Amino acid sequence: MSPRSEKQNQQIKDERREKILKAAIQVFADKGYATTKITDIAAAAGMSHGLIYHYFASKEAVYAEIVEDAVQKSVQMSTAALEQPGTPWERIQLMCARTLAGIREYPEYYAIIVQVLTNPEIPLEVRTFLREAGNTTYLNMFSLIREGQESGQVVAGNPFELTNAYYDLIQGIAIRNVVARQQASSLQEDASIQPFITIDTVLRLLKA
Amino acid sequence: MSPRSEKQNQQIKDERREKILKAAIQVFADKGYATTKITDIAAAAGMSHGLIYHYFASKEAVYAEIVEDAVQKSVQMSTAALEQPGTPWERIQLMCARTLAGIREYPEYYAIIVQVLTNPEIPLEVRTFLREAGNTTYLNMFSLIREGQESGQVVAGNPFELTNAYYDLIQGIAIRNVVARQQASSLQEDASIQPFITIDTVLRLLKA
DNA sequence: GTCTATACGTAGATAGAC
DNA sequence: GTCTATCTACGTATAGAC
Repeated sequence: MSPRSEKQNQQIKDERREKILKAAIQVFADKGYATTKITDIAAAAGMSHGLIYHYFASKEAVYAEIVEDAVQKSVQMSTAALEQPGTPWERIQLMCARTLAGIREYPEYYAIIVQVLTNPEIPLEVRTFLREAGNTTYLNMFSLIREGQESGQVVAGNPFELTNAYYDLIQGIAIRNVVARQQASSLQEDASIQPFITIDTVLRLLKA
Repeated sequence: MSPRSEKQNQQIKDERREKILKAAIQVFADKGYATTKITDIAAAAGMSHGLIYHYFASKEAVYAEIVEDAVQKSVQMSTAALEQPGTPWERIQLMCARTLAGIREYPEYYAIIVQVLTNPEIPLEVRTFLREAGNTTYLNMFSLIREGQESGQVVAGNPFELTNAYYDLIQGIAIRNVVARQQASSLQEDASIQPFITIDTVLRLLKA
């Protein structure tokens, strides 16, 4: 075992993990957690099911890592928008725009996040992890809304209720997108036909 | 077998079916479809698991019947609101009020409907059934929104987008309510603390 | 009508060959 | 590192006793 082969092995290992994760995202998004079999992931990744256990301790471990990645992306985006210059309303617009873009660009991630939130079948550790992480994003938006109310750009009212309503709508949009995608894939149709909700429509909830 | 005992048997049979369904609603709403075992339902209903199969052909059959009941309730409400007298806006308010009330009063039903919509794990027959039925409700709201636009009470814009946004928000509210309920039950807390979204907030999406 | 015991299939995870 | 064969557990559904 020279240092070199050691290094190469590590590289192979990393590549394999990536390959497994990438395949798993698609399969989990399509079929859900409980219905997805390890053999499904193995088939999508082009390897035997035994090999998965060489890289991950369990099916749950694979899923947990995917959720962590998705959450990380989302938190980063939210925090970045908060620290941007501009009026509260401009930053609200920015955050909304990025979120809607994210829903369109990474529908698999959102499909999985929706599953975790709505599905009692997901392991409890994964669910609580997501909820706590989601809290950061929630509070970021809450701050912006309060600022916006002080500057008169956001409608008056209970800021918690407004934040809830905003995220409820976002979540609903994400779900519709996921469902439309599922139907399109099962019917071989085009998912982009139905009108996507625009930023203006979403922000009518908040606008003064 | 006299006619009388025949009739009594039928009554017992109906009662048992009801008891199973009632227990199953709770368990399915709490644990999801795949995670719920027949023995869980049997335990909740206070009978042996073998007996379930005396009244239902399969686990899926139990679930399907629950979904049918939930859908029926929802369609009835929606259609009734459509046929009410009054301006389009008044009828929109009515439908919105009833929907929000339904979410609060029958959270288990909504929990299950959300599961069916978002969860690829649910049997395909059940999912397509719900989608088709949901279409009726969707079109009812769509009609009202178009009418409201003509009379100038509803904001201008693509009526499909507005209808989508409305239902996206409703669905998001239902999910938040369900999740809050789950958390409350697992933490022994009170689910009613967080502010419930009001009709006015929802209808700001549509108001001219 | 109701229960208990059991058959059957399946899926997660491991062991051992190459 | 990778695969195939296998162990083990569990859950649906059925059969048969009461």
